[in-house]
Formats: sequence, C-alpha cells, structure tokens
Amino acid sequence: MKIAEATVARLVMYHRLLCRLNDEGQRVVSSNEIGEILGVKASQVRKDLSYFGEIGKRGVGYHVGRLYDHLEEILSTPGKWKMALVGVGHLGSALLGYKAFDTAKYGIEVLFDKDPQKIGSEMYGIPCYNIEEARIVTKEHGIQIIILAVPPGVAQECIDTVLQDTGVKGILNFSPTSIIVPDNVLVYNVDISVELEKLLFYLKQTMINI
Amino acid sequence: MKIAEATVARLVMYHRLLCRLNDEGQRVVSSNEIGEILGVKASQVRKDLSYFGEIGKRGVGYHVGRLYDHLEEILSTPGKWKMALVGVGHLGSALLGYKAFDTAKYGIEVLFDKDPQKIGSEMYGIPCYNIEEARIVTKEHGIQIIILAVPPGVAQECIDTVLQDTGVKGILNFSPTSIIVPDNVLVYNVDISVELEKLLFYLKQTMINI
DNA sequence: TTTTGTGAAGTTTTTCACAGCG
DNA sequence: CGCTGTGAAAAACTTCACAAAA
Repeated sequence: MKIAEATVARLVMYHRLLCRLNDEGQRVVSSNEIGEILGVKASQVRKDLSYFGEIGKRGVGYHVGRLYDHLEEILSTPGKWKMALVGVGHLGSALLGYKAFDTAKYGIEVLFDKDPQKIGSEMYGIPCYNIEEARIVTKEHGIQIIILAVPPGVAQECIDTVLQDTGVKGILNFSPTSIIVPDNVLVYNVDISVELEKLLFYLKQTMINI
Repeated sequence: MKIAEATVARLVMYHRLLCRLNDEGQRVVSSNEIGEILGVKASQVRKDLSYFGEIGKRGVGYHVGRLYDHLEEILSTPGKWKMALVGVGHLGSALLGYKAFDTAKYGIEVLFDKDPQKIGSEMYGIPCYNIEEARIVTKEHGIQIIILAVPPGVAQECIDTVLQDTGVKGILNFSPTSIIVPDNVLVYNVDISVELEKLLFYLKQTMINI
C-alpha cells in the first residue's frame, strides 16, 4: 500500500515524540495527547498508525516503548545509507556539523567542494575531494544519497555528473533551485526561502483581513 | 479567496524562474515550458496563475517581464519585515550568511544567543544579545518574525518568552521539534531530518519493489 | 493554429462518527 | 467507560478537456 508523504512526515514526528516521552518515563500515551503536542488531529494520528497494523489498546492508548519500537521498525533502513555532501559552504558546513546527519541509519562519507583550501583536507574526520572528481569518488565509495548544498547556478551540472553511471538513488536538495533528474532518482527539496515566503504570504493575508 | 499552501510554494518557484528567464533575455514563456523546467503539470501552472487574474495571452503564452512583475506584486509585503534570529550555532550562522535572508522585503535585525562570546558582538553587522533579554529587545526593535535555530530542548521556552507581549506574528522553525503557540501566531517548520527520513522511506520502498 | 483560462471530473488527504474491544 | 481502528463523508488538491481568444 502506498503511504502518503504527509503521513511519513508525521510518523517521523511521532517517532521523535515517543523517544522523548520514553526518556521522560511515560508509559502510555493516547492519540489525543500525541495530537495535542504535535498540532495534529487525534483521528489523523490513529489513521496514520493504523496503516501498519493494530498497535494500540482500546480503552487504554498506546504503550510508549512498544509504539516507539514499532515506528523504529517502520522507519528502519536495510543497512546504513552512504551519503555525500556536495558543497561545503555556509550551509553545507552547518549540515556537516548537524548531529542528525550522522546516525546508525546514515552518515556522510565524503565531501565535495571546488575550494582548493578545502580539497584534500578533512572536516569532522570526513575527507573533502575536488568536485571535479565527484563522479568517480561517488562510484568508488558506493554513495547512494547526495546532499546538495551548492549555489543555484551550478546545482544542475553537479547533479548531472554525479548521477552519471553511479549508484546514486536519492538527492536531498538544499540549493534554491529545482533540478531535473531521471525518474528512477528521488529528489526532496528543502527550500528555505520558499518556506519564508509562504510564511510572509499568509502573514500579509491575515493582516489585511483583520 | 484562500490560496493553498502548495500553490504559494509554486508561485515562489515561478517567480524565481521568471527572474532567471528575464536575465537570460527570454521574452515569452508558456505554461508548458514553466512546467517542464519545474517538474509541474502545465495545467497546474495555469490554474495557479489564474487565481490572480488573466495574465497570459492565448495562443502566445506569458510575457516574461510582465508575469515576473505580477508575481512580484503577489508576493510583495507591506513594508520590510523585521526578523530576529534566535540561536547562532552551526545552523543559525549558516542562515545568517544566507543572502536570501536579507532582501528589500525582510532582513535579520537582531541575533540572540546564550554564548557569552557572542553576546555583545556583531556578526555581519547585526548585534547579538543575550537570549535572556529576548523579550524586551524583540519588543523594542519591533520584531515581527522569529527564525528559530536552537536545540530542540530549549525551543519551546525560547518561543514562550519571545511571544510574551511582543509583536511577533510568525515563526520559521528550524529546530527539530514542534512548538506550541497561540493561534494568532503562524509557524512554518523546516525540518531537515524529516525530509531526509521521507527520502529514505521511499528509497527503501522502491528498493523492495524492484 | 497555438496556448490560455476554467468548469468539471478525478484523485488524494483529512475528518467524522461510531462499532468494537479491553 | 474510554480509546482505538476504520469505513464513509467531506474537504482539498490536481488533472482533464475544451471553449475562447490571439
């Protein structure tokens, strides 16, 4: 069955919340409580969780540890994903220092940049290569996922080389531009200014309407 | 009329594309061409643009400069929004260096952190204050938007203080946690690990199905 | 002829409401 | 009795298909 993207996003948030509740020693939680904390309707929480079988107890709620394990399993991966960070500028460096990008499920194995100062060095113990060598290095390291954090003008060419006859399957694109890829490659965009513009658009609306 | 969030996101992308086409000297563009570049159906492009009146020419397409101005107007703001960046760590610093966060429409006016090294200093010419003083400084500067880039454990308390009797209307939340706010405050979340987890979830699915 | 603008149809996602079970 | 699980209804969003205009 196909699970909707919005559902997966919420599953990740449930997982994170359950981890916290577990640490806090809470044993049981209701769909209503989860919903209140995360700003989601209780019925939505139940529907999301129901796609993966009956896990709650009627009249009681969900056992925190058990639901956590269940979500952990749903979000588990077959082995550790190998990622490459392309572009170690402001944003790239921040992502590199971001603890959430180094877990048992995935990790950044190589860096690419065009700055001679960075090429050949290591950051956080991860080697940085010349972006010109991206295709060959990506292939040799068995990289499956690209984290793209380059200026918009060069995003497409970076992607074109790095997809050429390598095993890359997915891209997390932080460059403020859309990229065109073959349809066997999955792309998710994290576009900061789009999010800011959305916020401003609706803020303007509410200011006018009041 | 209410414009859907997904529509606003696409408008921002159209705006960006039109800017580029304009720079490249292209005079006319069709919904089909826009769609192909951005990975959106042509009918979707036309529907999105139609919410704001007839702007294209049948049989011809859209005049690039005119459509750009039209989008500029749709996405315009009443004056310049004043923003505060809360949390100048790895990610916060990257956001601060991000050119897209300083335009005629909005700019970061103050920084907050708890690091004594940073408090009292300036970064990119923007003063950094003690996060303890966030409420009063936010109020004095007339800050309307908060960019939140603090660790998840302190996100809620930061927001609670900064919303207390200040003029803050919107939050762009980069902290990997959900926050609870009064419903006259708009929140948009940019959650990097949620995006990565979504990518991994569907990658796993396609690997199993092939 | 080409390409827009748009009702209508189709699809997806969310919410409701209640049966079912502990 | 309380809370889950889930069909059915509602809402939201996308795509189709074609009339209308350049």
